[in-house]
Amino acid sequence: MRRNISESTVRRLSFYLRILEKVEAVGIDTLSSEKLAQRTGTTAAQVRKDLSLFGSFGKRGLGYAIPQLASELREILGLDRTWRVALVGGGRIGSALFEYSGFRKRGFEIVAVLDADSSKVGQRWGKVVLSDIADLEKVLTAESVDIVILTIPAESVPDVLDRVVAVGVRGILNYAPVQLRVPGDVTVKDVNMVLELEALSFALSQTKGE
Amino acid sequence: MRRNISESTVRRLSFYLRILEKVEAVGIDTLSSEKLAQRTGTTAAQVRKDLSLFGSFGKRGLGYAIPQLASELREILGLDRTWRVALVGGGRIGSALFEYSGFRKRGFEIVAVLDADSSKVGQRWGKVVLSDIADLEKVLTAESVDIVILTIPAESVPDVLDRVVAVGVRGILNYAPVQLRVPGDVTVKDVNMVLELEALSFALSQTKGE
DNA sequence: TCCATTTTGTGAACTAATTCACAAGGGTCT
DNA sequence: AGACCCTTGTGAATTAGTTCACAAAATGGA
Repeated sequence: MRRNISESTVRRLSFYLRILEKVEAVGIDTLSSEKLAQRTGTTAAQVRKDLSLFGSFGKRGLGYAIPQLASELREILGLDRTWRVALVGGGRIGSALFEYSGFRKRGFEIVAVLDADSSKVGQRWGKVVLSDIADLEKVLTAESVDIVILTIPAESVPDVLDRVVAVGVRGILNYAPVQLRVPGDVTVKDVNMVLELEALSFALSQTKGE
Repeated sequence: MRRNISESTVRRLSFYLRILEKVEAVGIDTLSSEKLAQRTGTTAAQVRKDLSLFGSFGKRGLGYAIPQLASELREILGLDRTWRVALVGGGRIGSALFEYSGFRKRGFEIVAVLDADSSKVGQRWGKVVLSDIADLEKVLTAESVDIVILTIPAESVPDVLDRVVAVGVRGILNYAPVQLRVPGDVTVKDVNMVLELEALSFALSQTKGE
């Protein structure tokens, strides 16, 4: 049933869930596709289409029961569990991500931080002690890591990536500005902080010219 | 000529430019769409289609002249100039972004940092002195800011956003997890650090179940 | 010069994603 | 119960994006 779900659909499901949780807190218990669409910047038809890919969660004439739909979405998105995350790279980006509370709130728990700089190894970050990247295999296995966030320099990526994949990690969030080559059963999401600014730059240049 | 350029196309143009600059450094002076496609994870036809939206930059039988194409792409993307950027919000994310060198390399110069916390106002970050967010209009105008990066808490967004737009800024990079409502001539790009992890979570949950 | 080879630029074909539009179900009021 | 709203779920139509496929350059070698 769940084939060919587009990235855009998944992104919107996340938005829906976020709004549902916000609205639930206010005490409303039902929401129409129209309302949900308004709050997430899409159309009612799109909301219904997205949800219909996974089942029939609404009541005609009424809308969607908020707690139920939220729970369905959490299950669909795999957010009904805790994901064990390792941060590989303890530099500026790494430490900002570590301190960012939004991950934990959604069930992504950073259980290990690794760095190549031996002067950093042994530092305590909250509950986590920084490990040497040389011990990557040991740490990822011992901590049962599901997802790795790569915030290392581009030149270290190929070696580290191979080792991460070899140890069985199948989800990678990549902050390094390189094209990652991985086996088919490994999922990579790239985050590129400059890319969005470049898209802005493009948009601003376009409108200015006309 | 430049109507209806999709977001995917713009993203790929950025990739192309990145590869061209990397390859240029090595001393190669020409590149085929096939090679460019391999290095950016797309197809040769896609590369040619993307470029053809803006003109004919290649030579049949030969490929694309690297410095020329790079220069064209910089112009298309608006990267043939410096963009003056203000960081609104000097918390963890804000300071990580400030210290990230990738922005400056691409011509995005952070010329102001604003924060609501009066104990932070007056701090020196490199060449920049933190301003009070109360002086937002004054600072953005004085510094001729083109683009604002919002790294403030969700609840402060509506007020700050209105003021940013009112002062004439037309490009906004938003790190706050809220849907921004802006006039049509203002471009907003949302960056959501949790979203990508959620997409990973979805992908991992899917494959695991089958 | 002519032939073989390479690679672009681009209509046409195809595939994916979004929007339309409406029957069917569910609720409420009288 | 019947009339009247609402709102879902979903095929069909539309729009957007990608891939195919090939004529039209451009080069190099005989």
